[in-house]
Amino acid sequence: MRSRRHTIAADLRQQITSGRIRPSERLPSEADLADRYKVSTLTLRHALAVLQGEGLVEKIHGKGNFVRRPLRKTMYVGGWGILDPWMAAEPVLRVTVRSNTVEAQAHLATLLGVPTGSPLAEFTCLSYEGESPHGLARIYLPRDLAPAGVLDDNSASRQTAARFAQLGPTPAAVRETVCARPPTTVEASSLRLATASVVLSITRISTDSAGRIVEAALLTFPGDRIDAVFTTHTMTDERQARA
Amino acid sequence: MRSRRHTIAADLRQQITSGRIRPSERLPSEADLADRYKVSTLTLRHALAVLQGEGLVEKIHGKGNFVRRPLRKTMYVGGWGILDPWMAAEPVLRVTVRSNTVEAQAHLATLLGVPTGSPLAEFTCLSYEGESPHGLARIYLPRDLAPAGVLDDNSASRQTAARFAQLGPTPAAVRETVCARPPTTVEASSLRLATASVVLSITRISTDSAGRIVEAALLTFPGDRIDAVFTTHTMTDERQARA
DNA sequence: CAGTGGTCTAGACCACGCG
DNA sequence: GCGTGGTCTAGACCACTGT
Repeated sequence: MRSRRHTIAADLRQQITSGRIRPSERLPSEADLADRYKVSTLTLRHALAVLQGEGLVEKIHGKGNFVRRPLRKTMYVGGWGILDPWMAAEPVLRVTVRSNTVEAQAHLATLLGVPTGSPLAEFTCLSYEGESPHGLARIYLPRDLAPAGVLDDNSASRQTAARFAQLGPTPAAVRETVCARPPTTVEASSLRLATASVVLSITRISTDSAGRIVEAALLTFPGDRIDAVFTTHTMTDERQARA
Repeated sequence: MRSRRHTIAADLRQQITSGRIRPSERLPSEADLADRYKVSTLTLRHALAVLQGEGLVEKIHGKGNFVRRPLRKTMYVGGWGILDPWMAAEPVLRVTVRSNTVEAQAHLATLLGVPTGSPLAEFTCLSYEGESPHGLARIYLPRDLAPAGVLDDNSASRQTAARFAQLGPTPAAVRETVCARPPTTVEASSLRLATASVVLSITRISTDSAGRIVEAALLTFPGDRIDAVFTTHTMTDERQARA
């Protein structure tokens, strides 16, 4: 016999996948569900944690548990940083951008190759697909390279940020480091993920033709919502085919 | 004030990273620790769960909590498929290769662009770092493209396979799709991972100058053991890997 | 304010590993 | 059998979200 959390999770999962409870719909409160299944609230919370780990349920503190939209894997295209939901046919991504100035701590200073304490322009971008958080980007530029307009929340920079594209000068080279890991607590709460879930993390370093680092971007996506694609052409004379 | 689980986790983390508790050493029992920190066992377990998520602690039912060996992150360099442990200074990877012929099922047939049922040469490579499995590769080639020598277990092909490099003809283009997810049951047992852990999965498709697909490789690595790096030079619209 | 999820307690009982 | 971690309970109190 499986544990109660799993039998409860299985029952709820069935109700979700069969469409008895619809996407973005709220589940009954944890107290109600615990009562219905005749378990303690803690056990019920564990059952929900299972579904959360599967990406079926999203918890929002103070509001409730919600059924996530069925998966729509989007594509991150390497070297461009363009987030491309279904070939951009549907501009469903809404983005919030917060900008401010921070001092470079050890990690960021190393990434950007600047002295610790240097002033950096920081852009925190959170994209939503409908109501669900879809991606988190933290973009850092040396303060003096940040274009003036970008520091205001004008629509142009929002458009740019919406694609998590370069904010600084056009770079000559981009180096992307990809890793798979659980989310940090900040990422988990921003993206409404369980701490035991999986994220795809991309650290993108852009350099100009002189080799100076002009931008560092820390991109985080729920693992079940993204594929990252990188294309390499070993012949130099060939034009890249994107499709 | 942070939650107790986090303050406890921070304290234990400090003891581990400072070396006060050494790798592979057992922590005091959860009951003892709960007693020492004056919290309930559940809270203490939550604290350990934090460290578990960070890869610092490993739980073994009936035995205890153990400090994990510090990570040795290796590098996967995109576009070449070279697995590069510490710049190849230390050839610590041991590899087993199994080759046979299979018929293309739906998924593989789509990947390789061949009819379902086509004969494929399959290479299953499992690399070890010491005793620990380090990576799993399943490489598929159209049967007629597999070089004769590769089908035997000679040392040359083993060297090649050890780096999970191309086995077929040198390709003109490589397309790598990266995703983060929990391991399949096969992967979990091959790599000795928990089913709740994280793997980085790379699907590598190589095409020749005529656009024909000459190889498909399914690469899987434990998420906490690998970083994948991709470099793009925008001037030539081309991606290249630099050492 | 009421309703929701988040953390925590003190204790019970179960399942695993090993002598 | 004994010590370990794993699951569960019933209830308390805190923190966030809306009215």
